[in-house]
Amino acid sequence: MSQLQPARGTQDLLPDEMRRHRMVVETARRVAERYGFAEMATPIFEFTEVFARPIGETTDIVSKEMYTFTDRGGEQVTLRPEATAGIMRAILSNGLTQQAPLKFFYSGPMFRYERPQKGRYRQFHQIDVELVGIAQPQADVEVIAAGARILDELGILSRTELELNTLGDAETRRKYRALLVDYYNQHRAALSEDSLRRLETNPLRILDSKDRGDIAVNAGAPEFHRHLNDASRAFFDGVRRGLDALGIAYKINPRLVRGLDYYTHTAFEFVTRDLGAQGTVMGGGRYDGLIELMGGPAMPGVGWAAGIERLAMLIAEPPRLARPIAVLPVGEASEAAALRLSERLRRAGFTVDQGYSGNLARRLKRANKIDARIALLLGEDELKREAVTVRDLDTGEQSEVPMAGLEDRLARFR
RNA sequence: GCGGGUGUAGCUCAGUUGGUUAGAGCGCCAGAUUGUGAUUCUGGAUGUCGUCGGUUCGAAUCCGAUCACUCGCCCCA
Repeated sequence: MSQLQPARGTQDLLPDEMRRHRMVVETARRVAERYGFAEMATPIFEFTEVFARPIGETTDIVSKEMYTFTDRGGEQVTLRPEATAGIMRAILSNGLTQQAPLKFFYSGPMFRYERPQKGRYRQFHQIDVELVGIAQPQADVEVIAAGARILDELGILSRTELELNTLGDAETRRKYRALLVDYYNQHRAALSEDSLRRLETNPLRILDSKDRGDIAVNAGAPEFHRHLNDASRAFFDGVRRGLDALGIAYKINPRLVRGLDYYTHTAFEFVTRDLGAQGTVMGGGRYDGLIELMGGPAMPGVGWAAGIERLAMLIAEPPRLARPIAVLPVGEASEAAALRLSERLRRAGFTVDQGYSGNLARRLKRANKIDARIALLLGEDELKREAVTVRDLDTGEQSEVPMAGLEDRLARFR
């Protein structure tokens, strides 16, 4: 039995669920292209180094969540846990750094080895947008605006809230981090076990702790916005002015800290209360040092990723696909003619399903089940008269229509 | 990785203090109707009670382990 189950944290996407995924991806692709993001794709696995260094050795993703293995050639490879690092590698591999700005849209599966929950899987799917080569806050604004537009066209923008923060430039972040470490070291006794660990790995994370003791300690912690240097403050103001100008509502969340090491300046998340513990539906920010860290030129970038499963859980039932026409041969003599008729209609752009077997009642029943709009009955009588019987499956009305010019008579069912 | 909850038919679920042939609704199949579905009526099949082991004369029911799902923590999309 266990062998017949999908591996933990993976799932089959049966047609109903797949339709929801498709609606998410197709909406995102359409909107992203309106903003000038071109779709691209990278391999599903890369050399482990591509992810390990930029994401950060101490992050959970690298230290315990990567699907890493040695292939038959002895290479260390990893199933990608996120999209950005692979896209940056592709930019460098293909010498695209000369062509900035680069604007990419991406969608596909990601892999993280962690305990599954609602909205969290070991194989999950993301849509992703990256804008590389623009150092100005307008890039951040455009990226966030594209995200908001996608959520809006999916009909769920009103169920989310945009949280915004800045991590400052590298200098600001380094100095603030040192201040925080000093402060927390003076209050070690009051910190939770998790936060003592965070103090070593990612002290900014302590600010977002849900532990009561930590919350009390955080009340007295140095506040980040007081330690922003002028350049970082000016940048953040620019992002806010841009969002204000577009009428995009946001809430400043000083405790919003992105997990991956490469983020600078802008950090943001669209969050919802409707998904339990996995409230983040779309998250991203600016990563000005990333490409240099990977061995390329100094080149700024900003982007986001959104979880398709999480978005799919929020959207309303997607519209049904085109209702098919059922072509039903009556008796063996008309089977070949029915096949030809189906092909002819498909060539003309109709969605057509054939009745496969059984008597007419059985085939009509099946036509009903696949939600066919009309059935075309083709028996010896019709063959003789070079016509088909068109039966409306919603109303039960039927009439005989000549084969010649049938496409025009059926136009409204295309 | 840590803690809580739940596993009975394809689906949603009932199943008494441990008791003999484990049930309902929906869905599925067949017939009423061999050229007319969706409605109606009649009949039918659902199953390793998640799995393995233990206690017992007897286990869906009690105990243990394990697997899966689920909720929370960690972290993230």
